[in-house]
Amino acid sequence: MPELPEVETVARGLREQIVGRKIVSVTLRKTDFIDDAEAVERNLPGRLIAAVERFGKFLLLRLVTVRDGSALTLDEADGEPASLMVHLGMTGQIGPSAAAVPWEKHTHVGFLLDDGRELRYSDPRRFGRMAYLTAELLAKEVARAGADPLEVSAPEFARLIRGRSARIKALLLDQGVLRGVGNIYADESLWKAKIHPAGIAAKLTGRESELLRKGLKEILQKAIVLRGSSISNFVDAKGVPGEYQRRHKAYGREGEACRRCRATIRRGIVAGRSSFYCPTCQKPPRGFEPLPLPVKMQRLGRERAGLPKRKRNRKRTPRVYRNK
DNA sequence: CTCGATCCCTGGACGC
DNA sequence: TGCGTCCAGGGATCGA
Repeated sequence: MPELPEVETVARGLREQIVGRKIVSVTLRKTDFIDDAEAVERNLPGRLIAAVERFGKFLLLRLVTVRDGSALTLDEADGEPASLMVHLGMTGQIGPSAAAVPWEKHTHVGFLLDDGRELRYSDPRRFGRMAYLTAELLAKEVARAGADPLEVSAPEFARLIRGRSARIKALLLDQGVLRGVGNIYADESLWKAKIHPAGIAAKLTGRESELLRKGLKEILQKAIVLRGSSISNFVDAKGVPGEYQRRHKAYGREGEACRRCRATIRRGIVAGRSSFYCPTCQKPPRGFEPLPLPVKMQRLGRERAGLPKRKRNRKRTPRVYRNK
């Protein structure tokens, strides 16, 4: 699922592939995830993609109007500076293809470029979002966005947390608090800082808050280097998956051993989301119960009381590390 | 302010 | 092999 590192990866790929290209025409299929599909259809043709930026989980294709063969800069643009905003949601993918290649099943938008390629947006689940944003609309989006987790200072981060009675993970996921963090990197940063996701934000010590801020930043930076995590169907603008999922310490590791202490990673629901944590490293708050470990994961449950010991009548099979 | 529930949506995993 | 059911989750929205 695309979070900050994945969106950054896509932005970098798009930047080198489509900046400087002009949009010739727009083709739409399903449009229920587009704020104002007519505005996209009407305003994009003829405009040049001057830059590709990332803002939180948003991709911003900055558009300028071309006159007399020379592109104007953003500030000088004829008419209002504008952007195409793309949010990949859970399953969105965007990248250029040869225009002659048939559309895939879930491709919903195509922007024909002036070099014969077509920039396509596909999204099976359509949890994504697309919008043509004038300067004014963009300003509104920016205004309600939280701090940049890569840039936020220690005092600023502490201020975001201070006095909040919500669970820390809910705050990390709140795009109005921090922009760009999703379920994976929330869990990973909390594991690194040894803070339980269900912990109350206001109860974090200054030291914990700072560990969390630094851990989050470091994890995001490393994930960007590895071009993000491909856990569902994430691929970059060239269709290449990321590598950071190999580095996950908590997310998706229910039933596996904690990389620090070998305790079994557990899963519970926090802020309505599956949350993975180490019950030893990340002390759960009073009353917090993890989901029962799925039966198939209860391997070697030797320390569980009251259960008969495993029969040992089968040949030992070599231990296999699954890499999922 | 914070919570949980509900909705959106489809593919993949799982159980039988 | 096939079919039905459940679940994944970012974000909006609504009621408690």
